[in-house]
Amino acid sequence: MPPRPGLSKAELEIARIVWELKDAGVRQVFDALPPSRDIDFTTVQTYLRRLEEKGYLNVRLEGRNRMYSPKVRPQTVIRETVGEMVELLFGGETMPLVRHLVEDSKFSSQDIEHLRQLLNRLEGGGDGK
Amino acid sequence: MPPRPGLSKAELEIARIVWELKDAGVRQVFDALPPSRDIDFTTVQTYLRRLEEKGYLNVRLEGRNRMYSPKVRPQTVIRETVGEMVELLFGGETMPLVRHLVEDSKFSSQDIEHLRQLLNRLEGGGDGK
DNA sequence: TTGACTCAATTACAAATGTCCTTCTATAAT
DNA sequence: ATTATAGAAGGACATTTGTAATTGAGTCAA
Repeated sequence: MPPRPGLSKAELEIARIVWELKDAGVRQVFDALPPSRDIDFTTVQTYLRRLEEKGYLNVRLEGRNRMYSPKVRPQTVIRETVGEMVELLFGGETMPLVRHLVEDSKFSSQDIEHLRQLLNRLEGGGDGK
Repeated sequence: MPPRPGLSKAELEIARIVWELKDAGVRQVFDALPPSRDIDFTTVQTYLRRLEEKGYLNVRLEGRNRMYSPKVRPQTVIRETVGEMVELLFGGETMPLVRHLVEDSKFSSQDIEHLRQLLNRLEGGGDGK
C-alpha cells in the first residue's frame, strides 16, 4: 500500500536537512549536520542517493554536481511516519498518542493556550457535552 | 544512552500482544495475532526470544514451556519510541507533533471535548491568555 | 509403541541499514 | 603541466530485521 519504501532513521535525518535547505548538494547537506554528528561525507552521499532511489528527492545536475530537492512534501512523510507509529504502538488509535504527548510532555501554559485555540478552531469553539 | 536496544516493528507488534495478555507462551501469542497476519509460529518464537534478549520480556519455565511476561512497562516503551520519533521528525519539539495530530486527524467532538478537559486538568483550568 | 503434536533450540538467509573505502574524473590553484 | 581537491560512482561490509526450515525431545491418543 505505501507508495514508496519507508525511510530509515538516518535517511530521515538527511531528508529533514534537504527540506530545510530546499535545494542542496552533498556538501551543503554535510555541512548542515550538527558537528556532534560524526559521519563521513560519502555516507551522506549514500543516503542522498538512496533517498532519490526511494523516490523522496529530485536530483538535477548543476554542472557536474548533483543538486537534491524535496520530491515528497514533509507533511506527507510526517503523516506516513506518524501513522505507522500510531498503528504499531496504539493499534491505529490517534487519541491515545495525543493523550500520551499531552500528559507526558511539560508544555508551557503558552503551548496549552495554543492548543486550546487550535481545538476551538477545529470545532467552531464548541464547549462540550 | 538508551538502556536497551530499540524494538523493530515486528518486535513491537509482538510486544503489544504480550502486554495485553500479561503472561503468555508462544502459542498464545501466535493465536492472538489477527488472522490477516500470516506469519509462521517459529517466527513468533524468534521475536519472543529476541524480545527477551533485548531485555523487554521476562521468561519463566512452566513445565517445559516458556512463559513470557512484560519486563518493561508499555508506557516506557511508548515514551522511548515516541520520543525518538519526535527527535527524528521534529528535532525534538513535541508541540509540532501534537499540532500535526490534531490537525490531521478527524477527531469527534467527543474527543475534542476530552482534550479540552485534559488541558484544563493540566493547567489548573486556565481559560486563556 | 507408533504416530501425531507441541515446543525449544538452532540454524539459515535475504533484504535493509548504517557506515565507509576506493577509484576516477573534472576543476581549481600553482 | 602538476598537484590538490571535490564530488560522482560503485563497491564493500557488518549488523539488524523479517521470516522460516530443521532437529530433537516430551506428551498424548490409539
